[in-house]
Amino acid sequence: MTKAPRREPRIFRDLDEAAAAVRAGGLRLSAPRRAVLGALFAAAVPVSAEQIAAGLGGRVPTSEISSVYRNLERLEELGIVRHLHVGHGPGLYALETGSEQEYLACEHCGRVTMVDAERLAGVHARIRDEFGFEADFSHFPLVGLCGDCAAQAG
Amino acid sequence: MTKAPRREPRIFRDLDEAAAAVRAGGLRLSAPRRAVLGALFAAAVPVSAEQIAAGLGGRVPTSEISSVYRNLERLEELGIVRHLHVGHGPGLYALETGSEQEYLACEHCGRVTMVDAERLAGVHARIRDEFGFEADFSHFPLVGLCGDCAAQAG
DNA sequence: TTTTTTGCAAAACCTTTGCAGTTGG
DNA sequence: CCAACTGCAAAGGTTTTGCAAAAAA
Repeated sequence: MTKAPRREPRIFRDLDEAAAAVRAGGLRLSAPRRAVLGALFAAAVPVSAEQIAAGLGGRVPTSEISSVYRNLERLEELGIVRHLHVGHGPGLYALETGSEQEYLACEHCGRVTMVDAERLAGVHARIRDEFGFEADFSHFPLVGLCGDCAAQAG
Repeated sequence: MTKAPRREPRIFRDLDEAAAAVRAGGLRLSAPRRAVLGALFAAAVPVSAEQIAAGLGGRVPTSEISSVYRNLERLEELGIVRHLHVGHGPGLYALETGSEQEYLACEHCGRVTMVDAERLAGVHARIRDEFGFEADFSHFPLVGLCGDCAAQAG
């Protein structure tokens, strides 16, 4: 179901380190490619291709949306980038982090919470024991109501 | 986040009972509407609007895709139909069942398993306790690897 | 120079919408 | 008869693709 080969996740402190990895991976470091990386380093949360193309609202250089998609795809193959899908919205992209991350998405307020996979170990075990199923909330998040919204809703 | 008002789920044994409910709900029972209901009664698993429009591959009358979407929307407002979203694919529609149902979707083989919400009570409790989060796998399923695929993958 | 990458335009995919004509009750 | 509904065509939002021109190494 994954279409492109994907390397081990790699984490980088800054754009220069990532840039070196891009070259080491056999890719060229074009200006649009650098812009996408720059946007991802600048973003505090996962962002859409459109937000990246728009330069994150002026904070980084803009780029062509189709180049953004192509670059995100290549960077993901290199293990530098990952993406997830929240609800009906566009895919959201972020730099790979060292540790395994999963997500909880509130379908009421829209908030997406990143959680260390370790902290979900108990949940995973329970699902495995009861259904023989290996849950994975890293690409399609666990959906529901966050505490605040659940309290409001009753 | 839900856009249309939605009534209590209602379950019907056959097309005639559902048809009566459609009328009781103030909707007219047009031929396309009946065709959509017929397709849903004929389907063993959740199906896409396109499959319904195509007459489920010849088993039921075909209909116009835009009418299918409009009808599914109305039937969902009446509590007769529900839908879920699996991976990147189109929305999948099914008749409402009496009991609360949630879904597990295998991202390797694509199989979608329907599970009584009751059977997920322990999982829900664990998620609630650890994250204060009310999980809901009825609209966006719990994604991961089913037992078979997990075994293969190692 | 060679191969990758870009920019732009077009298309693909799923879903929604506008509208004039048809139909159910 | 009249509001609800249909069929068709067009558009909307996200993502992919084709291709000739540009740029990286």
